[in-house]
Amino acid sequence: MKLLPERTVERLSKYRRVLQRELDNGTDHIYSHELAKLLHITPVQVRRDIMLIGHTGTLRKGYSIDNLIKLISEIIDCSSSVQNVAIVGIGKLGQALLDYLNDSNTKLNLSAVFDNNPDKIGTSYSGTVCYSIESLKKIVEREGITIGILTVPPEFAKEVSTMMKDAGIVGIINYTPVSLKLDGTFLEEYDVITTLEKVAYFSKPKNAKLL
Amino acid sequence: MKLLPERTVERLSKYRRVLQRELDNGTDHIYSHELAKLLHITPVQVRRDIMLIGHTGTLRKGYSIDNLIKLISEIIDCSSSVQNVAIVGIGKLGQALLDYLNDSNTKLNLSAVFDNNPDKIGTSYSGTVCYSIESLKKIVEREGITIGILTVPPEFAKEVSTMMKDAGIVGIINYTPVSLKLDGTFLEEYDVITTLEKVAYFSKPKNAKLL
DNA sequence: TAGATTGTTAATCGATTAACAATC
DNA sequence: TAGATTGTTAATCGATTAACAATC
Repeated sequence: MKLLPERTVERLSKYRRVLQRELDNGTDHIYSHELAKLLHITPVQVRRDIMLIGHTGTLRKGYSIDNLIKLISEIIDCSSSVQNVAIVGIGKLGQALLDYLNDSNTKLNLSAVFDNNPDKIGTSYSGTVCYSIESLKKIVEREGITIGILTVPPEFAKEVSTMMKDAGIVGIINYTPVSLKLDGTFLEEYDVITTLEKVAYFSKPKNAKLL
Repeated sequence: MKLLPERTVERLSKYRRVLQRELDNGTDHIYSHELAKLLHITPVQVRRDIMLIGHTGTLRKGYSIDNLIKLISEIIDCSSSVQNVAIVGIGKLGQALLDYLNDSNTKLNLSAVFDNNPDKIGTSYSGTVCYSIESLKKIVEREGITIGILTVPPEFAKEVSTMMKDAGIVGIINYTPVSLKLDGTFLEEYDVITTLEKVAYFSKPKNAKLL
């Protein structure tokens, strides 16, 4: 299949989550406007996304929830080969994200957490054992980890991200405020303070971009 | 000034942070390509952003760091009237974000945190006292809080976000996986699992959108 | 002057939305 | 049939990038 637009992939993730909830409620089909309403987007956008992944619905019943979930899962996490995730830096943010992962029904598998604090190494966080950052390469290779969540203090961000890449990780989410650049790696950056300051700007009455 | 593009505002926040660091190092002027390099973006983008906020540099020395920081601060957080922030739901994520705020040099002021757990109410988190969610409206009005960070469990997201709006909060960052819709409020949603699943998709070899 | 830089418009790219044909 | 729905192309919107004039 052709590469999907980034925004479409993001919505697919959300479609799957709410569809799973509907399925659990016993619903088996859904119309584009119903799915749209659950996510506060437009029905056209839903239909276009579904078109892009090659699924088709019926005029009478809409989309088959079960089929749609299966297809999205095939696209996002490729049921055949499970993708393993590591959290690197298990401070407060790392632990918070860990809980998010455990509470979600994502198909991605959290395999390991890493830290350089001796008190943390060897202990278990919500069922996942913490390794030393020195053993990153060894564990990443052994567990087949491909995705890393970077939540170390900013001063270590650059060094540790390079280690992650060298260990074979191909996708990194960088939660530190340090801007990174890693060739050959899909890098997603999220900046907490920048998000807050953006909201501050658009919340000011004179910038009323109210939604 | 005309309303700035969202992405420009985000970059302004990052410009300010790295410029402050340069200023602390004793640098007083900076060229667009230097600033660009610090954030791994292009010099054109830097110049265009700076043009949009009406600052001008000189051909010989580039931009005055001090002036640029002052101007960005004026735009983002309006030095005249400080904006107050509240964190609503002080679980692990709320506490992690609180630390990010305290470690940053943002001009935004964290005034209060809220939770409904009796054990938490009245205790202090990194120097900020926790109030009951029932007293949200009272405290928001008293402290002049305009921005709220929503980090409650998903089942409370909708109800609490409505309370925040009714209390007078005009900008909300929603970290719960529940999609919200609030008229008359600037709402920014961040979905941890969606971000991870997006990275999973683009990290797969066949989707090599490697950057 | 030559080279490096800023400032700005026009072109391009990516994503959303409008419009509408086809179908049950 | 009439009304509701899906599927899809074209138009629009927002953001980035290319191109280049002006300046020191």
